[in-house]
Amino acid sequence: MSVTPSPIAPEFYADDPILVARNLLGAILVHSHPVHGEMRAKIVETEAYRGEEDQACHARAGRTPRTEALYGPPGHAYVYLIYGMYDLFNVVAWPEGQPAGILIRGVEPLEGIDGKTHGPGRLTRAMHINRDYHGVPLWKGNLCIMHGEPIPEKQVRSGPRIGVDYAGNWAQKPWRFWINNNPYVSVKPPKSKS
DNA sequence: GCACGGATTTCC
DNA sequence: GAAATCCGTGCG
Repeated sequence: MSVTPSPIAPEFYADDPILVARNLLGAILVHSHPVHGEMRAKIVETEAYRGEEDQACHARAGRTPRTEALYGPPGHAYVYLIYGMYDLFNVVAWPEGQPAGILIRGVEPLEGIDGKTHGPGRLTRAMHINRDYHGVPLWKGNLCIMHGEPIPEKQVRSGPRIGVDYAGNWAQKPWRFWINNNPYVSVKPPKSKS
């Protein structure tokens, strides 16, 4: 018999954002859209952004209207516009009052999805996730993250986050996680010596 | 108010 | 390699 999919409880996200990013690999993102129907995809790439001291995290500016959601209770969506064109989807992590988010950078389509889903801007477009979802809970409602098959440690890779070179030393922290050899990871790992 | 630049993607 | 294209943040 198949396992009944169950939502990931908000307590899951209250943990250290680095661990949350790691443990979100393999989870199932479900979007029940009134027009486009039910879309399901497996999370295969994430990045953690943790705390005001993290110079790559939006919360480096402290509490502002934009970053308020990062300080809110874990398990809610943090969606924002980047480069005037793309909505990026994050999950708020860490206990309330401590700002952190997990950026979803790549998902593997399972059902009902048209378009490319490797890359944070592509997956939101393909799954029709936009700023309307900013702040919504992710364990109930139209946009939901469900438990999936756990990813064994041997299949997990980590490395520096993408596109945050402005963040100095923080840019080098290995807070990006992905499933090894999965084709829906946005950036291929550097080719090991041949 | 206004200038600056960004957790990206696509096209030349 | 650079454009596309908004808006949050910082500063005046």
